Amino acid sequence: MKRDRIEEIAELLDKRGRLTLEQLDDYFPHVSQMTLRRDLFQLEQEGRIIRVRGGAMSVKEVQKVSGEPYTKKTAIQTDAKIKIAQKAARLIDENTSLFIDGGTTAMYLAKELPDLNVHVFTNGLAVAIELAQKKNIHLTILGGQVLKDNLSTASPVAKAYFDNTNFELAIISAAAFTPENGFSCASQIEADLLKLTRKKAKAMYMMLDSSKIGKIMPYTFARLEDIDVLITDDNFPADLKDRFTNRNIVVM
Amino acid sequence: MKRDRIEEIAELLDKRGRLTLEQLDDYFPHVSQMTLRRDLFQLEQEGRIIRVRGGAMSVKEVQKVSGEPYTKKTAIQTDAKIKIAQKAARLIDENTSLFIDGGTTAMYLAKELPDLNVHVFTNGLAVAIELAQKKNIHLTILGGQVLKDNLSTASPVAKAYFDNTNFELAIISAAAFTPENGFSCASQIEADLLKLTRKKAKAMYMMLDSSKIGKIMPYTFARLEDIDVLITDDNFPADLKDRFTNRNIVVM
DNA sequence: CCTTATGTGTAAAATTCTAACACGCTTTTG
DNA sequence: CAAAAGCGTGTTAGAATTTTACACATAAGG
Repeated sequence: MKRDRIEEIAELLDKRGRLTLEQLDDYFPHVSQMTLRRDLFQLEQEGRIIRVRGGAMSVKEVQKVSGEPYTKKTAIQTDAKIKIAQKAARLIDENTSLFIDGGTTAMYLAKELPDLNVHVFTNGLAVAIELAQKKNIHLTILGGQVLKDNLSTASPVAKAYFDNTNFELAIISAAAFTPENGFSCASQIEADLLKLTRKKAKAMYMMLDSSKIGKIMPYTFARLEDIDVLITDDNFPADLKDRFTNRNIVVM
Repeated sequence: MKRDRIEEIAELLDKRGRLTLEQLDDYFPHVSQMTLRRDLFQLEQEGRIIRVRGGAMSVKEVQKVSGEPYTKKTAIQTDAKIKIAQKAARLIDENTSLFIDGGTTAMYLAKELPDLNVHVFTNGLAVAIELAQKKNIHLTILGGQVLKDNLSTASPVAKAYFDNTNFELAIISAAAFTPENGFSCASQIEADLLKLTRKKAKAMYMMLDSSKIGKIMPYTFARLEDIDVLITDDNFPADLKDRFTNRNIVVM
């Protein structure tokens, strides 16, 4: 009973990296904060988490020097991204083949993805590390120069990989979106890759948290009508939503 | 002034692991707690420490607490591998281009490698993650299917990358070695990659801890005489050492 | 049936953290 | 050169979190 809850908390923390007590309380509404505190204390004793003011963070998360500095990660729009990732994860069926990009949202998707028998292609180091933990997932990473700021790879040669591979679905995210300029990102080479992805994939799902709306980055890689499903958060403007649904694009 | 103090705090924390604000105040009696708080906040932003109630702890300390992703493999011969990695790291000059493989020893090499202006190619996810932390290192990862057991990539297409790239030096490790069967590893595709590497590189350094000696794995990728430098530990048999030095191979 | 141990909840007390403003000093600007 | 702006710092009150202490319920054991 108690142990179950503690383990569940530990799992949750491993997934999320860091949670506040309030967030924990939302997950476990039937016990008091004090109990959760005691659980956290125990987990700290076991060396599995670190209690920080306001809540706790997973030791594993810290040990993974990787990903990004957890500070950044926890900073912006984390909750929205996790929710989007959860929605996206539910859309993935067994025995499919899909592409996932290398962004932050994609990393959350990788965390949320159940350990199904699917084949995943990605250009994200952080995504790859997450997925490599899951036994049933076949994983292929695209090679190329590693961009330090977002731990994704980019290479003109990536095309060579795509020649021999097929995937039904591409789930990607964009750094910016406006109806006029479409989906854009910061790097030319990444934009090229994503364009290519668009061609190869039968369907394209876009993960876009609402903070990206109205921003413009240098390189557009897809227009509004190029995508099949838009996965976003609750703050997505209703008028914009119509512009997608009018073109038979599912917004969720 | 401010920066100096912050760096001093960071060092102190790396040494002590964890300090309370009061302890910090003892070290820096001439500034107020508020200033120290602000310093800690800054260090947290930089991802170097974690603020906990009462004070802060060093990220490095947390990372030490227990093993990395693959504790099991890392467990065996760790010390020897680290020493070998340290030796290898000292052999790397600035402004060179080199290949590092994806093995466990290579991961330690990645950790030990100073942050020089070098260009590194690797097929190891773990190696890539380590190196991505270092600002001055240009990093390229080879794509391909990710082998879950050792987090390295392998792909027939990797060749395509090599066509456009050059490196002077390859530093690799082997899973097994006998004088008769040479250096071998467990995967065909990895062996192919390493053979290719041998051709591209002007020089080849082999990291081999002595526990690998006498073992044979399915796929040989290099013979005794194919390497230029052998980096090993103190338990390396003297008679075997002669067989290398007789062929002008440096053993260290 | 009583005793003990364990898990939990509640609320007050203690501690720590944050926010806000003020001050002195340096740098920039007109 | 003086005014303005920026930076680093100190002080304080107030906010938030954590700890402590005690109460209660339940289950196990004698």
